[in-house]
Amino acid sequence: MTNIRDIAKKAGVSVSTVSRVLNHHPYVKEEKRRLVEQVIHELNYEQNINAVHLSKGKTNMIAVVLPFINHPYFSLLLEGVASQALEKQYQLVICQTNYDVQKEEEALHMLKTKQVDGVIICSRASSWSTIEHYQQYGPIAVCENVQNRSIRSVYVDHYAAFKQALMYLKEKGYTDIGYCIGRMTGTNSLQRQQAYKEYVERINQPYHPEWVFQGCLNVTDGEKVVGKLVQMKNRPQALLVTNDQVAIGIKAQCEQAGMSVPGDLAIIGFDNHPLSSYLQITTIELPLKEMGETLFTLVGSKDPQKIELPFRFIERKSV
Amino acid sequence: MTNIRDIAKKAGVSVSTVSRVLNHHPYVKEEKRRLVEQVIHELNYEQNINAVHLSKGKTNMIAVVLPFINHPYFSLLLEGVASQALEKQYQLVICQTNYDVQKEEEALHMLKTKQVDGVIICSRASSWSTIEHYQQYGPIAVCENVQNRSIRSVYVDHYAAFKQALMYLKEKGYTDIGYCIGRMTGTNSLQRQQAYKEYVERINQPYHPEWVFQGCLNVTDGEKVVGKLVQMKNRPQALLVTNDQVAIGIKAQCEQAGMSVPGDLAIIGFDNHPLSSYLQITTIELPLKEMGETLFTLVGSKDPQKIELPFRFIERKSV
DNA sequence: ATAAAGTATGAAACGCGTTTCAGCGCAAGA
DNA sequence: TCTTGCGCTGAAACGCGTTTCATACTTTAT
Repeated sequence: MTNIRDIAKKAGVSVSTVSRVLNHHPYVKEEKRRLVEQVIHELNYEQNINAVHLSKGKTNMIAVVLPFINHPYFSLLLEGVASQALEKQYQLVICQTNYDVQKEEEALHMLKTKQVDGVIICSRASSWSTIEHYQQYGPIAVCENVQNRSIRSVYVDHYAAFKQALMYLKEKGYTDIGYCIGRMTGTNSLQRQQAYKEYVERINQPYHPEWVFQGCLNVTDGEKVVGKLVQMKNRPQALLVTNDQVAIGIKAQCEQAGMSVPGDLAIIGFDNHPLSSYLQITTIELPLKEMGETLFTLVGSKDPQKIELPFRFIERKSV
Repeated sequence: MTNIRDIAKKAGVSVSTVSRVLNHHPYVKEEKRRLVEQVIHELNYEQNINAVHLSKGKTNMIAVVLPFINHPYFSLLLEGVASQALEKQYQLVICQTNYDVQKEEEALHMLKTKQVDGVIICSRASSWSTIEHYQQYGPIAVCENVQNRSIRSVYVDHYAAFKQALMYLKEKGYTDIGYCIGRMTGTNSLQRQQAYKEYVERINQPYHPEWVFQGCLNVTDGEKVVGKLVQMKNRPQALLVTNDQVAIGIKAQCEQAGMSVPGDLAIIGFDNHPLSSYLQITTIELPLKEMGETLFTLVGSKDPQKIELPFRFIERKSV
């Protein structure tokens, strides 16, 4: 492999000059610049990017940690991040964690070893203290409300969104409402849970733990929900559903089971996935792509800002 | 930042010994090993991975180039790649190209600059000669039938799959068949096209160019297809559809337009996305996850193997 | 007891680009 | 005419871990 010193020698200049040409520094005579460029071309030279990274102490790479790749929520988020990365000439290293704390830590660790300049966490299992600890090695941005913590973040007010959906259902005459959620931990889930609990209290209803369906992430999880529903004597009349995938699963399975939506079960999804529009599912749109873009911007910003983005209620025909 | 020399000094050994400890080489006395490990711990030392990369001449990173991230086909493929990468301790750098030849070349370029040890191309726009040229810098694997070219590849016989679907439709009594496709170039698309042309010839039908719908990738593209269909005087009775997303879009839009599936239009999708099962769409399953896994294995293998994986016809109720 | 083989360890070279610092030449301002 | 100061260059140091080679000390085999 030919290196910068070979170029310097052949062009009869110093390595500094070659480096300047490579980095488009001023203060190189046009004549020498041309000469160096020609030699570079002749020898088919290319910088060893690892040496550049070592030298500069940065890599123009950002790690993106997410639990799963093959999920519309995360892939749209990722697409948002990627679009900004592309524009700003950054590379993305993806770290699928399956919510494994150790995997997440490995990703954060890349900051310490200088493999990446920053980390974007789309959804996390690890503790705040872990994340705060790693911040000394580089910027970290998350996708949830961090409250008063000094961590870069973009988020949607899931509490307000859930509340609005619950009020909407109530106005439509539904009182027996349940909900589906991905996992019980996680800031966003807890916010939703909080809104739900307050709702139940407010209408003086007993809390039905069996109306809360955990582990709902994909279409297939929607099926399971309907499976449980049909076995219940006392069913909810409406469900707030984790995301549109699960909502679609529920709707499709209801049809199979001879239940009508919204007649026998009203549902409200989240995300506003294109499919929800086709299947006429009422949903709450989250600006996922924009969130991804903002995440990237944040991780590149100097101070740890917090940005809230708005959700949007979209009325269709599943309620 | 503390480096390996600081450790060596404080532990009273040479850098070589520290390096040996770091890399779990044999030939380090247990006593010194412990000592070094302790100093490493005390000084909170961590290798600068960029120096390691420079030194070793490899990075344990693989670039994955794909046109879009936010598409089930590619995200499942990517998930397959990621699962293997995780297992083999490799990192993935994703490069979204939007089928821009220049973006693809930038990704390949990372091989030359030693940023990655290999490149996986999920779908390409650039020419074979470009790819073959970059092979001198490292292994490249693609996801299509490369015929007699010496390039690592995993693929499904799209010609056979299309042919089988066409025969199935014919047996079911459909003769007026059209198809949807993502783009007209690309090996897989060309194979499908080939199968279709042969079919049309075989049944002595005229070729209806308006029955071929290009640019179909997402649910929304399915809508457009139905939009065009309803305007036609002479419509096809059945469509082979790029993938299940488009098929779902078509099915949903047909319902809106008062057309029944399969009554007014039979459809066969591809991929076997979980949703197609719920919506009872007949489809041809492609082993996407396995393809992703195989891609990863291939890019790590010594010689440029070619592996064909089987598709699977799944009969449901859209025909 | 002695050669052969294995275990341990350090010095130095290597991978390679960036950046700082010193210095020279020439032009503009005093 | 003398001083600044900008334009341009190169030597050398720097970022940092890995690996080769030489060396010295132990064991094991003969």
